[in-house]
Amino acid sequence: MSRVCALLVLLRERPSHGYELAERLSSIGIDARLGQSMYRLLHDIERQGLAQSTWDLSQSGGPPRRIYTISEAGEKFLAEATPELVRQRDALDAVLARFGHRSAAG
Amino acid sequence: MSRVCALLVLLRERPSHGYELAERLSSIGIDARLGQSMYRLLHDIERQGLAQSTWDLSQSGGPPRRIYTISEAGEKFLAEATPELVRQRDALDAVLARFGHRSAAG
DNA sequence: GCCGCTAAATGTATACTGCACTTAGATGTA
DNA sequence: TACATCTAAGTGCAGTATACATTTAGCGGC
Repeated sequence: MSRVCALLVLLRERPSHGYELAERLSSIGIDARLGQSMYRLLHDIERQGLAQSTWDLSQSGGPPRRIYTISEAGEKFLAEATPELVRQRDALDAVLARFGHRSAAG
Repeated sequence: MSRVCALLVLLRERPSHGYELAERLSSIGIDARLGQSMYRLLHDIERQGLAQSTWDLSQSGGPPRRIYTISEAGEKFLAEATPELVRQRDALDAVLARFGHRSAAG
């Protein structure tokens, strides 16, 4: 679920295609291995109506790209999922804190 | 993996049994639904040598409890898993920050 | 005997993930 | 022409994780 949200957050910033999303994700520190599962995840996201895709045949060089754009439902999903993400982050913080690891909140 | 770590962190504080671990987890905000998967997870942890268990037949009232104690290997596992947990926490933070959500670090 | 609480365990179905592999357009080069 | 390389998307499969429901069982109270 947090991976779906990660993708939606990026799509919320701007429409993007799978290959680029993989790069953007790894640049913000999210496991690059997600790359391989990316396309399947994007298909799921579209099937659930959280985003729409169109083929971009216009760019020069390389094969066509499938550009994903977040939908209203995607925005809504993201907003509703936020408390759960916060909970997950706080749970990780709690575990790390109990193990004596200083959190970012110091 | 983070769930295994959550359990190990609690066991590191003191030996505990499944039912109690479920309560302790939900008290620090970790999904109570973990409760149902708890026993299987604890079996896995023991099978991997990260903890040992003994039956506690002494307590008055109620059925016997299986008390888990963290092992050396468990401590080591936890120490080695910490960077990954930190990475996961930071990834969640990054996603939340991009969605405009203030992190605990403010 | 029956109910409710504690405690552990199992059964089953589905979702997630990782890893490897395949397809295919565009470009460069020997 | 043949071949290699980069970009981009997609598929197959095996293993793991997760959720949800159900089962077994000791003990105490009514």
